[in-house]
Amino acid sequence: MGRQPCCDKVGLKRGPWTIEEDHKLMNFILNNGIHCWRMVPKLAGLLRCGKSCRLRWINYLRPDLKRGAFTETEENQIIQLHTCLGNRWSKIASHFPGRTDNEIKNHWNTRIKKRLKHLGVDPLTHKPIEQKENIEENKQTITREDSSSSISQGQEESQDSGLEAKLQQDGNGNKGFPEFNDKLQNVPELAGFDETNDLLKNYEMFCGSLDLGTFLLNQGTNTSNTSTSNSYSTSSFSVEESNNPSISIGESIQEHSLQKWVDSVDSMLSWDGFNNLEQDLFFF
DNA sequence: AAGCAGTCCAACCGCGGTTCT
DNA sequence: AAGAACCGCGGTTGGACTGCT
Repeated sequence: MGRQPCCDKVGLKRGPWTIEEDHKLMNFILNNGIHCWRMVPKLAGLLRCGKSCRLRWINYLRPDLKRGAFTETEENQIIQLHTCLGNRWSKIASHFPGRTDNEIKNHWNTRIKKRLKHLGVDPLTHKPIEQKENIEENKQTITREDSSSSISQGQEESQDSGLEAKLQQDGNGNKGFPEFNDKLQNVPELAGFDETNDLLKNYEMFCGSLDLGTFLLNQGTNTSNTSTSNSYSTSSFSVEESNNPSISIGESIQEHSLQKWVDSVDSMLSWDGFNNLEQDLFFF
């Protein structure tokens, strides 16, 4: 009854992958494609569980991965997408060919979050922190006053809803962010940077009367116009393929030019470990 | 030079939905 | 139909690295 277990965890290796392990996994997937992650480590001769192999392939070995630092444009797009998608990293990553959800998640947690906080923006709600705090303070003040005065419950609700409306109004149309704008100008290491302006623009857009659907459509259009994504769209590996393990990647490679991919691999600077391997060893 | 704190990121863990027997 | 594994996702962790004191 039921399926076979994915792996017996006894005797399985954990921790960082060695170049040899990477080599084995890559060779196997390039030659056979991905049909069942459970079988991959066994057939590839690896002492890893299928889950670990999948993660390694998706986050590091996949040939269509885009390496290097995030560009300003990408960073801004992440912020924009996070505004409407929240922490759904895989959804966000699907908008960035060659980027993994893990990579974007890490970048968000280590860089973008800090930048937003520095700018006085709550990374969770994408609302100005100070104003949010002020509203909370106002609410508390009202509550305190309520307890000592004879304001009816209905009045209280109307006041609360008024505050929320104010918050909403402040959130919409960035005109309600004077402190936020001032803060932007007063951050020494950020003032004058284009990225600051971009961030501000983003928040103006999202806090303003932005038609999200139109925006995302435009983003898609813009993205497809960039040289980067063009290179990916013409690559032998499409995003759809890489995100869909049910499609045989090996077949995809065989159908397209393997040499094309090899060429693209050469340009991946971070593959330092592999660069030390002989080419013929790599693709024996 | 040593110790410490902060940063970054690869890898692991656990959960929920899906698929299979 | 039920139970168990598979798969993908998001959260978290651990260790390498860097900069400061």
